[in-house]
Amino acid sequence: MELALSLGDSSKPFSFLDKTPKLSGKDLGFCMAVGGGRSSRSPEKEEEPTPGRDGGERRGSSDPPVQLDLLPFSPVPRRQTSQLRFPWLTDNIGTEPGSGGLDVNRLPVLAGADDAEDGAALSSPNSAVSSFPMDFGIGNGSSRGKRDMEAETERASSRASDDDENGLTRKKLRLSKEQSAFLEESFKEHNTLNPKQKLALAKQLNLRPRQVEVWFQNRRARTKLKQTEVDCEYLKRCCETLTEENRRLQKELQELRALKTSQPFYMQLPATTLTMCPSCERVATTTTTSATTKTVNTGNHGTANGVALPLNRPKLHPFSALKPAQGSQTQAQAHQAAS
DNA sequence: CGTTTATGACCCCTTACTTCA
DNA sequence: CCTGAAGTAAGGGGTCATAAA
Repeated sequence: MELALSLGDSSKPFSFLDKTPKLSGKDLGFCMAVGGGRSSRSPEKEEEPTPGRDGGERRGSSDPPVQLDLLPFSPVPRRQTSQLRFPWLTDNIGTEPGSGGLDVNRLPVLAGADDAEDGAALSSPNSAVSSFPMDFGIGNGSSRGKRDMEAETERASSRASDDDENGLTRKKLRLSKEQSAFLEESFKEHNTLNPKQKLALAKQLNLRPRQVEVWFQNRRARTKLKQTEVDCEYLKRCCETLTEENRRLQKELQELRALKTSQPFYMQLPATTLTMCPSCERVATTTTTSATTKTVNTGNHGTANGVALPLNRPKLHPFSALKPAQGSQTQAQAHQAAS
């Protein structure tokens, strides 16, 4: 099951949008796709060492043509994080001294961090080591950042000691701003991670792979939530537009009915104004003889309430846009015109 | 070859904790 | 200092796809 709403650059599935200029693509420049299953997953995956269920070929093809940029709340501007190096983008992680990127050599790399999917072996979740905000070399290594990180380390340490006292306390740490920013940047690159990327990120950020995984899960959930909110807003506006359109059409219909009752003679349109091919039931706007066609008047054909039975009409008739009878026409001609 | 089982990845819901006004 | 709301890390259950038995 797929439901897609598109605006902006994509095709226009909703014709009413064309008729309602106030609801233009400029106003609502996004597309929405609601697909069954896991179609929302990112289609691109750099590499998949273990072809699992998240393999690219299994991903749905229903990614919205245009997605909202749901990253406005990125805690760190690109200018700052652009210096960071994503582990999967380079093989020589941390081998570029002075490059401004993450220098893993400076991190307290733990033994076994390479092959440890179960990062629990590395450190406890709240240990000062695992949550230690490392020096990313961001912003010229400002002293403020350093102070923040030191304070954060202090907090993490105190929390860890508190947790040590009470083993029942739920383990929870707060990622440092730098860690969050780096994760955010990597999320912009890939909103899903393959195991290799996850491990590399975990190693680089000195987090457990599980933490990276959870962060990405939660981040995707936040993105989805934001998207849902926007979708709801859009649908709400669509509903309002349709309601308004419906109201307008109802009013127009009332006016036409009033006009018809007040001027019954003039409302009698030629029977040949609208025709329908009996075989394909297409409506033809060209004129035909009444003997070979049937009118489009659906409800009250031939009755007093009907709209399309008459033989003549004045030039000032509201329906003057419709072509008057111009002689006879065969059914085949009518069909051709309708086609 | 079809079925069962194990595994991994993900989503969803929820909880517990932190931060802030 | 207290409190409620908001944000978020993490736990747990369920689903699905895949590989192996």
